[in-house]
Amino acid sequence: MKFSKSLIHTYREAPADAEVISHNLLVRAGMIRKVTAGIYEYLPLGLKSLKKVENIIRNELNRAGCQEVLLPHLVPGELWKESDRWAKYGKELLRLSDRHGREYCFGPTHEETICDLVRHVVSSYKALPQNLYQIQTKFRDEIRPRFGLMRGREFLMKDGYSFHVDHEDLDREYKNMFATYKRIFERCGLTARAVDADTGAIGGKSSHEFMVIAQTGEDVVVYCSACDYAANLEKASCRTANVGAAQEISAVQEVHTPGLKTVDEVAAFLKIKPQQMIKTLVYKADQGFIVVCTAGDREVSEIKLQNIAKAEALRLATDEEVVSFTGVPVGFLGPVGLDACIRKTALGAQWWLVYDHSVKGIVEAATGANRADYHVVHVAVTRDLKLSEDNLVDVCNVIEGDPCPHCSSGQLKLTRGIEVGHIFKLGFRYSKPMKVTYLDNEGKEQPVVMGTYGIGVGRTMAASVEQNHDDKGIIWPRALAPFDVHLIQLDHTDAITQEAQKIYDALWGAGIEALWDDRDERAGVKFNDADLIGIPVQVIIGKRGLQKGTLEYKIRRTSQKGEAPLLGAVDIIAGLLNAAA
RNA sequence: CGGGAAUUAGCGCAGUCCGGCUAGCGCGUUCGGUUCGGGUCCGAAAGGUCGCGGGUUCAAAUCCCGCAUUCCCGACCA
Repeated sequence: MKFSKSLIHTYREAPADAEVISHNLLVRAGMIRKVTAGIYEYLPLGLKSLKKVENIIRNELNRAGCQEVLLPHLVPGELWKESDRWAKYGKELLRLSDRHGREYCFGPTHEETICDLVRHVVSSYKALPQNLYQIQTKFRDEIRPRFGLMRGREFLMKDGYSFHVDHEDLDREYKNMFATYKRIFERCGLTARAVDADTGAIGGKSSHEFMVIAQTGEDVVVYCSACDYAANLEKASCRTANVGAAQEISAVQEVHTPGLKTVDEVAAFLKIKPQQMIKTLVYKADQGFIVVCTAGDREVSEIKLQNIAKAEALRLATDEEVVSFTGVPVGFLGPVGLDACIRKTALGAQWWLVYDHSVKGIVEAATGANRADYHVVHVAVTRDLKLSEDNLVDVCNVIEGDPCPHCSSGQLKLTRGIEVGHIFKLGFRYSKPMKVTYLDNEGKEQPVVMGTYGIGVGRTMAASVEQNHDDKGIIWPRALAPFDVHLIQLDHTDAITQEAQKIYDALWGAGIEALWDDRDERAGVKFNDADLIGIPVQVIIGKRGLQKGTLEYKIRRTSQKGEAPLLGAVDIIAGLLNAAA
């Protein structure tokens, strides 16, 4: 492609709304353009990179035995009603109706559609297993689209679904996909880490997310300093504290703490550490109130609590609810004697109490006295609280430095990551309600066991930019680069144009995709555009080199420069490309 | 869902408080010249429903009301 004929327009200034580097650079390099919130156009340069990601995915999946299909964007509402997601999915689901008033949604994911396909086509165990995928534009009406391609509303996704006769076969395929995903991200030039993940609203059993480690990531990744344990913060656990050593503790005693409500205020007043406090929170779940006690330095994970409570909806109780439920104002609640307070005020209310594991490690605690403006000290956890197997749970987010749950020496570290892929064992979540069944070898009808596997294609491209850039622009890994070589022609004599044309033809002839900057621009403009766009190897042809019969090259990533004779230059460039990949 | 801010040329912004006549600047674009190995310099030009609707006024980008869109922050840890 000749630059002068191409639809490439670069910008010197950052777009006003770009908060992350990938958004900034992809727009400035003329690869994408925002049309409206969370919706982007891919320009020729951007589409080339997007297609490269797509083709790596396609190639690896096909090799792993998957088959590509293409499902419709619009899904009839009835299918979503069969799985009950029509009611559950909420406002993220874009719903629309046609001229007859029939309801549809723009598919944000396609479990229902694929189930409908498979149940019509597959009827025997002999036709299983199947692993079907598609690469298609999705729409999710995010509350807050942001970060360019990282959290768009319209986005390109690879979504795959597998169907099996039993869980063993699903396990086998899950491992197959796990390995395939690792290869895909490796081939994209990304450092991705597989982490244990919460299965969330889609339902199902085990699940791994593939995270690209990047400061701008929206997810928190927990990993061990010593072993290969890694998990999403929502899922991460730590080795639980040992019960504190027994020691003499004086009797529980009330302390006047007027107006001191927060852990930090009370801890400072009592001259103790926050982790020696017991924090008491009241949640309102669909089934009733849940009182959660944790060490003062911990944060409750609402996701963990929701899973423990098996609650559909969960929120912190309001101040008013807390008072009418316990009779104690917010800020002065504690586990000691709480039961009696509640019995006085809320006869018949459904409620239960859980302790986070972190409470177990406190020997002598301070906490609310269940009386306005008072706290209690000298609470001996083993003496004054009724901890048991049933009420001790893992309900807090881990914090930096917690002991690893898998090995004895490691400490947990926290970092941020971009979720580029996600694999899930779904089990019967969709196959049962949607009646996706097969006849087994005894002629008995059985539900299929399902798995689901996703990759954010555009997000993978953005993640690559997050991981590969410098202050001049993007540094594409060769696998994702829109072109392999950026041929920069500096002078415009006939002789040089002819040489450039020769090199250009020879590159393409050797299977090397070249962008030829033939514009009548100053050298600086071209160099800067080349660095911004980030093609891995720049080849410079100008009168300076031509006199010597050479051209120059620059490796974008290392800025390493060199010269090569015009004759045989293509071989040298091919070698550079392979080395720079 | 709550709070804040913004909306003026393709992009980035000034002008709005304190209303005033041809609405500016930088980048980009077009034309002419100059220069030519890291975003040359000079000159000329094109390009605007000042987000939309209503109101106040002799006069509105500017003041008032409504709406839309966009961006940011927050969503309660007792």
